[in-house]
Amino acid sequence: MTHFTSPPSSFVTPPRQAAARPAASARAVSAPAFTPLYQQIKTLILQALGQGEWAPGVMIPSEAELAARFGVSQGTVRKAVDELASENLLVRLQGKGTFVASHNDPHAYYRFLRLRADAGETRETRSRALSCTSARADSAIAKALEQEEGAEVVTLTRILFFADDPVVYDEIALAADLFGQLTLERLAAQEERSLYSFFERSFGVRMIRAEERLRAVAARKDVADHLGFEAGSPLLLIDRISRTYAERPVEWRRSFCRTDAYHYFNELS
Amino acid sequence: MTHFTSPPSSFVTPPRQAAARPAASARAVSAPAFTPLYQQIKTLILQALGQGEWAPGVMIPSEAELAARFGVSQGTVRKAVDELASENLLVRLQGKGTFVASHNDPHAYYRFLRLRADAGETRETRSRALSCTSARADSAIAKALEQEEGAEVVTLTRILFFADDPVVYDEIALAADLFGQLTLERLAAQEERSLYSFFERSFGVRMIRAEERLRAVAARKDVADHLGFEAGSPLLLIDRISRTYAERPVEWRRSFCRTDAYHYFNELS
DNA sequence: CAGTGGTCTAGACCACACT
DNA sequence: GTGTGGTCTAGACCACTGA
Repeated sequence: MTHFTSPPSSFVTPPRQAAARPAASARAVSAPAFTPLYQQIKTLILQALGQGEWAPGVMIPSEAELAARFGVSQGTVRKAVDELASENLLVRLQGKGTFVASHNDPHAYYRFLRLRADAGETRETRSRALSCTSARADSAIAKALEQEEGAEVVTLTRILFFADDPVVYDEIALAADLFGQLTLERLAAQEERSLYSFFERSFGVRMIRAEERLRAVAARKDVADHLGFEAGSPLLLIDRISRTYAERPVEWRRSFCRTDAYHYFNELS
Repeated sequence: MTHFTSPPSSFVTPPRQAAARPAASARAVSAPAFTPLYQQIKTLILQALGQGEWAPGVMIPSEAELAARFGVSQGTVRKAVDELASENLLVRLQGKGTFVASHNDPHAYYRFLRLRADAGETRETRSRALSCTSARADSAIAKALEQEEGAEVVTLTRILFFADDPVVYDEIALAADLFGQLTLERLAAQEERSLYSFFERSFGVRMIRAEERLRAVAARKDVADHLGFEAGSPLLLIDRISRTYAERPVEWRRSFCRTDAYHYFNELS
C-alpha cells in the first residue's frame, strides 16, 4: 500500500482526512487528529505482543516480512519497531533480528532494580520468600490494581540480599486472576534471576513499565528485624505499581530498603 | 555529499573502511568500528551548542539548511536532530522549527524536580536562599566536580517551598570558574522559575543531565529546624551531580526532603 | 554465502503555524 | 501562501551474524 494513491488495505486504514473527519457539528472541540501509519503499525505489533503471538525472547518476523504483512514500506515498519525498541518492548540485534524483550535476557536482569551498593559493582542478589497467601485488597492496593476494594489478591513477602546482606524487605500484592496458582513452595523452588523472570516464564505475565514513589520512613519493628536493623532507623520506602501490556496494573509492591551502604540511583535528562 | 560515491567533504569525513581501518597488527582487540554519518552530524551540532552558537530558546537552522551546511541529505540531519531531541537538548515544534532546549521553557520548569505532593497537582514552588559563600571543595565535592581537593567552589544553601510549605533544604556547590560572580544578593534578587533558569540566563550555563543517589537519613538538627521538622525524623537525602555540555560536572547538590506529604516520583521502563 | 538490521539518499506529499 | 517539521516510499549499499 502506498500512502498516497492506493486504496486502504483491510489491515491498515489510514484515516485520510476528507472521508475520515467527522462532521464539524459532531465535535465541538479537539480535532480528531491524524494518526500516522507507523503509529498504527506500532499498535498492531503491540496487539500481537499482548496476545502472545510471539513469546518473550523469540525473534519476531523480519522488517521485510512485517512490511509485507501490513502492506507498508520497510521504512514505516522500521520506525514503528524503533519506537517499540526504545520503549524496551523489543530488542534489536544487528545481523540477528528483532526479539521480544524478556526479563530473562542478561541485559534486563536488573532493569527495574535501581538500588546499588555504594562501593563495588557487585549486584549479586538473591531472595528469600517468607510468605505467600491469598488476601483481600485494601483500598490502596485495590486502587493501584484498579480493582474493587476487597477483591482477591495474592500477597507475598520476601527479603532481597546483596551478597548475603539483607537489604530490602518486600510486601507484594498480585492480581489474583493471573497469579492465583502462586504458592510459597513454587516461590521457594524457583531459581530465576529475578521475580519478573519467574513471572514471565511461569505465568506468562511480562512487566513492561512501572511507577515508583519514594519516601523516607522510620523502620517498623518487624521490618527492622528482617533487615538486621534497629527499629526506628530511617529506611527508604518504595511503592511500585507494575504494568503489563495495555497498561494493565498487575503488581503492587512496597519495598523497605536499607540505605546505609546502598543507594537508589537515578538519571535525569 | 552522497554516502557511496562522492569524495569526503571537508566537513564530514566518514571513515570508509578500506582506508580508515588500521592495520591488523596495530590493534589487538576491539575493531575501530564504523561511525555513521548522522552520528558525526550529531557531534557537530553538539559542538555548535556547546560553543553557544545558538542560544537557549532560539530556533536553530531548518533541516534543509543544516543539510546544506553539512553536505548531507535532510534525512540524515533529521536522524541526528531526532536523537538530540530525544535527549532533551533540542525541542522540535511542528510548523515552527527546532529550538535549543531551555530551562526557561514552561514544559521544562520542573524537568529535574521529581518531588511531588501526595495530593493535588500543585507544584507551585518558591525558594529562599539562605547563604552564598566561597569555599574549598572537600573530597566528596571535589570528586563529584572532577577537581582537586581544596579547589575553590561557590557554596549556597536554600529552602524550597511547595505552596508556602518548606519541603526541601539544599546544600549546593558550584564550579567557581563559572559561578564566581554569584552572590546572595543576586540570588535573592532573581525571580526565575528555577535555579537552573537563573543559571542559564545569568551565567550562560545550561544543565543538560544529572545523576541522583537517594538515601533515607535521620534529620540533622539544623536541617530539621529549617523544615519545621523534628530532629531525627526520617528525611529523603538526594545527592545530585549536574552536568553541562561535554558531560562536564558543574554542580553538586545535597537535598534533604520531607516526605511526610510529598514523594519522589520515578518511572521505570 | 544468505539473511538480518543499519545507513543514506531523493523525492513527494501531509500537518501545522504563521503572516 | 510560505516555511517549518512529519510521514512515507523505493532503492541502494553497508555492517554484522551465523551457517
